[in-house]
Amino acid sequence: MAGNSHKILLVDDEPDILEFLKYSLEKEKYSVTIADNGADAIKLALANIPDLILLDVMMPDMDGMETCTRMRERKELSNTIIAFLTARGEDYSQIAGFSAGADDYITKPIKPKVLISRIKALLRRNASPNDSATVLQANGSLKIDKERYIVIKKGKELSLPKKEFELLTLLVSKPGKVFTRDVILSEIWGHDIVVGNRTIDVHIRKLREKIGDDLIQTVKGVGYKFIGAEAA
Amino acid sequence: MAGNSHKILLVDDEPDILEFLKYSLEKEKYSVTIADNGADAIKLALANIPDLILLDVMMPDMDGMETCTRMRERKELSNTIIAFLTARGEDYSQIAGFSAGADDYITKPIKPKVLISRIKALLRRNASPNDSATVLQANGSLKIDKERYIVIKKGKELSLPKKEFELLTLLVSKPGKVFTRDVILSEIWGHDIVVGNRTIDVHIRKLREKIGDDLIQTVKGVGYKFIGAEAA
DNA sequence: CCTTGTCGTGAATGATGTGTTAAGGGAATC
DNA sequence: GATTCCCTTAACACATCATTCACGACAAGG
Repeated sequence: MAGNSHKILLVDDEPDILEFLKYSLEKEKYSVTIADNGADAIKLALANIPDLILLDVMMPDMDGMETCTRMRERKELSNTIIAFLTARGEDYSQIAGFSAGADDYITKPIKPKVLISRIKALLRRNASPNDSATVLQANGSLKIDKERYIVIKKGKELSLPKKEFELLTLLVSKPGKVFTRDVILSEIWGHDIVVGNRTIDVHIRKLREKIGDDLIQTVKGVGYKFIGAEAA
Repeated sequence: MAGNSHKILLVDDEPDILEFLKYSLEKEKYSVTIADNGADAIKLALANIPDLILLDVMMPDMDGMETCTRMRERKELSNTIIAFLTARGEDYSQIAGFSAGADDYITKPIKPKVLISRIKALLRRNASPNDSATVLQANGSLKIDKERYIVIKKGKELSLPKKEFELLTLLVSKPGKVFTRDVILSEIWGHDIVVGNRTIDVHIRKLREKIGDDLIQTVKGVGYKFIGAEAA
């Protein structure tokens, strides 16, 4: 991503604020989408995954808190930063906000300069883990290219289905580390979505079929781990 | 998972829900205590500190909110997770709930699967600081890597079965200290699960087979202890 | 010495978790 | 709207780990 073409979704029920912030952000070359209620915000967010969502807490119908919670339930938005906007004095909601999965908390009245600097910080913070790992190198024989969404094994390019790719990426992200089934479930399926307990096995099996049996090791009663080229 | 016998305190004034949830949780090997009112809940919580408290919001006399607040005033319960149970639609209480010090918020009707997955997520979140010592160093000749779930003896990597690994980890966690059989049982098997009295011996034996006889010492009539490289 | 209690040992049994296959539902794609 | 492909579930086989059991060794005390 070059510089500032980050996508920001702005959610507030007051048209004035909406317009004011939109103007401020666009002046900084951000790509801004707006919504004036939670439901629309979720739809828009899913339709075009933003990098950052600015969410007003006080809104009719679905408030910011709930909107945030629902967004966090969607795996697609797991890498998206969510920041709350709220009036000073609503301190209590701050705790709730973080608990609902927010990354930051910005109090009104909002000064454009502060907002911008805050946003830059937020985006920078999340930029590194996301981008740096565009290519995950496993052990020479295996590479994962997140950007192109393919796995390269001994020069051959494999294109894995989504779940398998995510599962492999998770395991490779920390070679040797054992990922318990619970962790795998909540990392890949999200903390509320529940699938049967044989599902992971099946994906593991498909992965082993494709990348070789010896790369993924079972630790019975615990979970799975990815094995690099370890001294046996 | 036997190491998973987390203690959960369940508080609700409706016997049906209480029983239903208790059943669901115990099926997952959690150690469940119940209370049907806030006052009892606090007493029980202090008597036997739980890892997680599930607290119904709507209760006669002392409601969930107040119970939570009072619990949070006790230092002993500062590490305990508190989650509210409430009917959907009581949105306002959600904010108040977090404000009272709750860690999560689960809406009725409760689906067991969702509840379990939520609980696991909550407990895991708090589990990390505990496991912070990813690598246990024993005495130079023995290392335990909890994350990778392996034991390294003189450079060789051994992968032990779960129970053996847990047992060794326990002993090594405090070299020289004698762990009585009772302590070992409740640490590894949980307070409720009961196994025969020869079981520990067998695991100890397997451990000695794998890591060497001299590292684990028997203290007859008392228990076992791990011996570092002590000058004999 | 004999008794008593504790631990070590090896083999047998039981329980649990995982591998595997196939089939159905659903979403995405054309 | 039809056809893929992917995700998930279910059922069963299988392996490994956990546990029990019976017995022998050993030490301490009577």
